Parts: sequence; C-alpha cells; structure tokens
Amino acid sequence: MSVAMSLLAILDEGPGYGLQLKNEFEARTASVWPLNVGQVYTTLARLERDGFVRSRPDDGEKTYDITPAGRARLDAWFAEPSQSSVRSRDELVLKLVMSLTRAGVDPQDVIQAQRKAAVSEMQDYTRLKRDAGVDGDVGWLFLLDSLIFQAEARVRWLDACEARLRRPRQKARAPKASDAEEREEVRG
Amino acid sequence: MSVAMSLLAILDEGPGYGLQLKNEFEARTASVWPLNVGQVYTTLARLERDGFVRSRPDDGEKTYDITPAGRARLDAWFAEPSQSSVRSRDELVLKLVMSLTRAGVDPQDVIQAQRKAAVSEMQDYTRLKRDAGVDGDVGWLFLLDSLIFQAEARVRWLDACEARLRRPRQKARAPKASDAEEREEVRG
DNA sequence: ACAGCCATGTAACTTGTTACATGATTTT
DNA sequence: AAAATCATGTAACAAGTTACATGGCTGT
Repeated sequence: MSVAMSLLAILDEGPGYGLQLKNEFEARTASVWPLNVGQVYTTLARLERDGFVRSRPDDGEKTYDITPAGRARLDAWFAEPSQSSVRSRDELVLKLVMSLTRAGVDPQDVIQAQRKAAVSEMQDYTRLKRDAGVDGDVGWLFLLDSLIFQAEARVRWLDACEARLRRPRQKARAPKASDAEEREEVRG
Repeated sequence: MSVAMSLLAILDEGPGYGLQLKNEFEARTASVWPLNVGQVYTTLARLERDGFVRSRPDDGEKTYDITPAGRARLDAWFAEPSQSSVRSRDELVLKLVMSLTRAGVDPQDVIQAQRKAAVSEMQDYTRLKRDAGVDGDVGWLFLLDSLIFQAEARVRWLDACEARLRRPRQKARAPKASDAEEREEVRG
C-alpha cells in the first residue's frame, strides 16, 4: 500500500510516467528504500485497475494522471493513523519471544547478536546524517531521523529485555493456554 | 516469514496440529497479533512443500513434525539479524515525506494527527503492562515493552520533525528532480 | 434435533518483489 | 557496430490474509 500511495502522491503533483516516478521516489528516500522499476509498472497497473489513475499514451512514454477518486484515496491515506503495532508483526520480537522456550538457544545470545546489528545500523545512519548536515533535504533528514530513532529504541528495548532476564524475580508462572507441561526452564 | 518461523519454533518443542499451533501462537502474543486459522494451514502447507515439516495423519488431527532441514532453517533464523530498515518501508515515514510537497496538506497537521494516535497507542500498552505486573509472562512483557518503546520512539521522532519544520534554518533548497516551483512555505 | 465448538482445508485476493524480454535512442 | 541508457512491460513467485465450505463431536 505504501508504494502505491507514494506514487499517487507524486502523481498528485503532476502527471508522470514509469521511470520518472521511480526516480522521484528514490530521490526522496535517497536510495535507502530502492524501488525496482518493475514494481512501479505493476503498481501503476493496479492503481489504474482501481480507478485511481488514468493512462494517456504520449510519445514514447505512457503518462499517468491521478483521478478524482485517486485524490480522495490520497486524502484518506494522509488522514489515517499509521498504526505501528497492527501494520505487521515485528519479526525481532517474535524471534526473541520464541527463543525463550527453545532448547539449545540462549535468549541472551539472540539479544546480543541483535543488539550488535542494531547498534551498527544506528552508527551507519548517524554517519549519513552527519554527512547530510542541518541544511539538507528535509525529507531525507526526516527519514534518517526515523531510522535512527527506531534503531535506538530497539537497542534500548533489547537492553531492557536483557536486564529482565538477568533477574528473574517472577515465580516462573505457568503458561496460559499451553498444554506443554514439562516446559524447559530458560537457562540463565 | 515471521509466521512460518514462529510455527516452526513451536513445532520444534514438539509435534502439533493446526488449531493447536494457532492457540499456542496467540497465547504467546496474547492476542495483540491474532492469527487467522486459515493462515496456519496455508503456512503449514508451504512449510511442508519446502521440506521443513512433515505431516503424519493421526486420529482426527493431522500432526506435524519438524524435519532436520526445518531445524536448520530455524537455527539460521535465530542467528540472522532482523534489519529494521530493510524489512519494509515505514508507512508513516513515507506519509510524512510525501506530505512535505503536497499542496493542500499541512505536514504539521499530519504530524499532530499521527502523534495523537501514537500517544494513545502508548497509553493503551502502558495500561496493559501495568495490568500484567512485574511477575507476568516474560514473553508477554517483552512484547509489550517493544510496542511501548516503538510507540515512544515514534512520538519523539514526530516531535523532532515538528521542531525542524518550525525553524527552517535552511535556504529552502530546490527539490532535486521535482518541477514544483511554487512550493508553499510551512506555516509556523 | 440443533447449537456450538473442534478441526481441516481451500479458493481467492493483496502487496511486494524480481528476473527477464523487448524495443528505442544515444554514446563511443 | 557495440555498448549503454531509457523505457515499458510481464510472468512468476513469496507472504499475508480472509471468507467460506465441510465434517465430526458434544451438550442440551
């Protein structure tokens, strides 16, 4: 959905064609989120199918225009709250939760490996931000900040998990709906 | 992928069948991430196709076992870093970036609407955490913490964006490939 | 008998994604 | 002429998701 709505948003600023849209998109995300050209065409076809854009064969390029319905859809998109939780199950969280009951895997190891990756990510983005400076493109700075904030939150979350694992003050509560009775205890 | 790997992780603790796996999964995510039963069956079929599980027709239920290949795949999954940036383009970031160049939409409004939603999310999860207490299920607490940390990061990111918009110290750099020349100035 | 749950499954669809084919124009 | 770039497109697949069909068993 995000890609479709982004293309729609670009088209709302004026008509455009396939490759041009790809370049616009990547210019705004500065290649952190590369976009395969093929996907632009498939997405445009789906947008046209749904009546959000209309194609107009020009010279060599096939130009697309946004329709009133497309504009309405775009308005709705901008107004909608983007729920972080619902959007998709967080892979890392599932990984860690699942590691808790897995024999042979120490959750602490998982935490440390993921922490290392997150810190490294954070450093990369921080470096990019330093290169961009304070007078860079606003959109690009927003994107970088988001990546940094998210990575930082991730590191802090991993630290909190690690701390909680180190002092298991709880009485090893029996699992709620599970019927696995001889569940293995997490080794410290 | 996350769902498939999670089911595989549950199966690694012992054989199981469809509905049971669904219940196990939901018990561990306490219904924050509900899982349609149908998806369990489609996912199991795909896992079997790929040789990660093997089915064994029992009485009424069809029991599944993890295979050595499945165990290997699981090991790899636990070892892999979960990259936050690559996993998927962040919808909210795209929304905000795209709103920057959109006539008729004030990025500040987008920010405020999203901030409100994020704060509300945070409060919901914080309430849930308070109810869970410090001696609750570890996995459940991990999940809640993650949701809280992510929502908090989101709020702080939105605040940072808002602050940056309010003091446009930069010389309103011309957009790279865009041809929108009369860009509206953000109102303070 | 009927309501309700347990249990399995499938057809259909969405979004994302890539590998590949094709032709036109431009550069070397 | 060969290589590169521009431009469009398609077939195919992965993963997620849901609505619906089907059958068995249990309690009232």
